[in-house]
Amino acid sequence: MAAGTGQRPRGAGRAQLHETALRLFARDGVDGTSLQAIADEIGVSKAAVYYHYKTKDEIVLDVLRPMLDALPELTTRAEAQRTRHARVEVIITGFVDLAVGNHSSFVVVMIDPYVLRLLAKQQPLQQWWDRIVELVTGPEPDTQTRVAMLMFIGGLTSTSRDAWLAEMAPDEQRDYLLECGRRLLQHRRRPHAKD
Amino acid sequence: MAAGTGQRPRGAGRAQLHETALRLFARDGVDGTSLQAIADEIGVSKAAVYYHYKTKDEIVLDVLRPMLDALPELTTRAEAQRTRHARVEVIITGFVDLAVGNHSSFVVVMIDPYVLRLLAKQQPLQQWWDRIVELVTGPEPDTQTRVAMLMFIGGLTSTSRDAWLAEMAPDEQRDYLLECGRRLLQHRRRPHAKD
DNA sequence: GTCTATACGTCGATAGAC
DNA sequence: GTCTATCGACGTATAGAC
Repeated sequence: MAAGTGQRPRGAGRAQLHETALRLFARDGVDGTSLQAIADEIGVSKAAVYYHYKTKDEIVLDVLRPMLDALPELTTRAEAQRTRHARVEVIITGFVDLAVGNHSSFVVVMIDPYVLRLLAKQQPLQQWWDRIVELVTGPEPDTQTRVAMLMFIGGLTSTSRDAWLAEMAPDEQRDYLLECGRRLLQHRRRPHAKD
Repeated sequence: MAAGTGQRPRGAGRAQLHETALRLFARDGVDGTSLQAIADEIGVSKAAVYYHYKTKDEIVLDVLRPMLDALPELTTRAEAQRTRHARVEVIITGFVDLAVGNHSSFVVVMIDPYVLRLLAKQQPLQQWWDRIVELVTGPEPDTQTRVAMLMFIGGLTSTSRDAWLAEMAPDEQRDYLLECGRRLLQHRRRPHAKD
C-alpha cells in the first residue's frame, strides 16, 4: 500500500504497466511476453513490476478485466431484447464496439492459449458462450447461424490485429465491421443466385 | 542421416512427431509447447526429438510446410480465373478446404505469434496477402470487401479451433463455411431491408 | 534411434538494501 | 517504489554411451 487511504492508488506507473503489458500480450502472446520484456519496455527492473503485482496471472487478469466484465454484460443486455432480430443487432453492435474500442484486449481474450487455459480453470466461460449461441440462433438449433456466429467473433479478432484496418478511423472501422456482421447473421435469403 | 540412400527416410517415428507437435502447437501455442512436452506426449526423451530436427524452428517450419506451400498455390490458381466472381469462388472454396482439411495447421499459421515472428523474417508473407486482397477486391480499392476478406479468413481460424464444429462431418463443415464465405464476399445488395 | 547427463540461458518469483 | 542479487525450475540445445 502506497497511500494511507486504504484505496488502491492506481498511480501513473501502474497505468503505464497496464498499457505496456496489454500491448506486448497482443503482439507476442502472453507466453511470448516475459516480465523482463515488460520491465525493459517501461525502463524499470523486473522487481519493480512485482511491486505492483504478485504473479503474472494477476497481471493478465487485471489487464483483461474490463473486457472480461464487458462480455457477460453485453450478453445480458442482448437477452433483454424482445425479438431475435433486435437481440442479434445488440450482439453485433456490442461485439464490434468492444473490438474496435479495444483491439488488444479483444484479441488476447479471444485467442491467446495462455488466457484460454487460465480462464478454463477460473470461470464458466463455456456457459457464457452457450448463452450467446442461444441468443443468436434461438431455441431451435440452427447450425448455419451458429457457424456464422463463430465466424463473426473469430473474424473480429482477426480484423482487430490487422495493421491496415487499425489506421482507419474507429467510426469507419465500425461501419464496415457492422456490415460484415449483418451479412453473416441477419441474412435474408435472396430471390435466387445468378450463377 | 539414418539410411544410406541419401533420401530423407520419413519413418514412422518422424510422422508421429509431426502429428504430435502440430496438435500441441494448435492447442497450447508454439511458445506454450516445449520440446519436453512433445517428447513426453510421444513417450520418448527430448534428445530423441533432437535426432530428427536440429532446432525448434525447424520443427515448426516442417510441420507447417504443407500449409505454407498450399497458400501461394491457391492464390495462383485463383488468379487464373477470368471473372471476379470466379476468382472469389476459388478463394472461398480453397480456404475452406484448407481449413477443414487441416484445422491445426491453419490455426497455427494464421494466428500463432511465434509463427508470425518466424515468417516475418523468412518470407514475404505480406506480398502474398496483397495478392489475395487484389484478387478479391479487384483493381479498385473496395474497403468493404477487404474488411470482409479479413473477417472471412479470421473467422475460418476461429471455426477451426471450435470443438463443437470439429465433431461435424467434414463435408458438412465445408457447406456451412462456404455459405458464410459467400455471404461475406459474394454479397449482392438486397432490394431493401424489411426493418 | 534412443537414452542419460549436462551446459547455459531465461523464466517467474523473492529477499533485502536504499 | 525501485534497485541488485539470487533462487529453483525449466527452456533450447549438445555430447557421448548404448
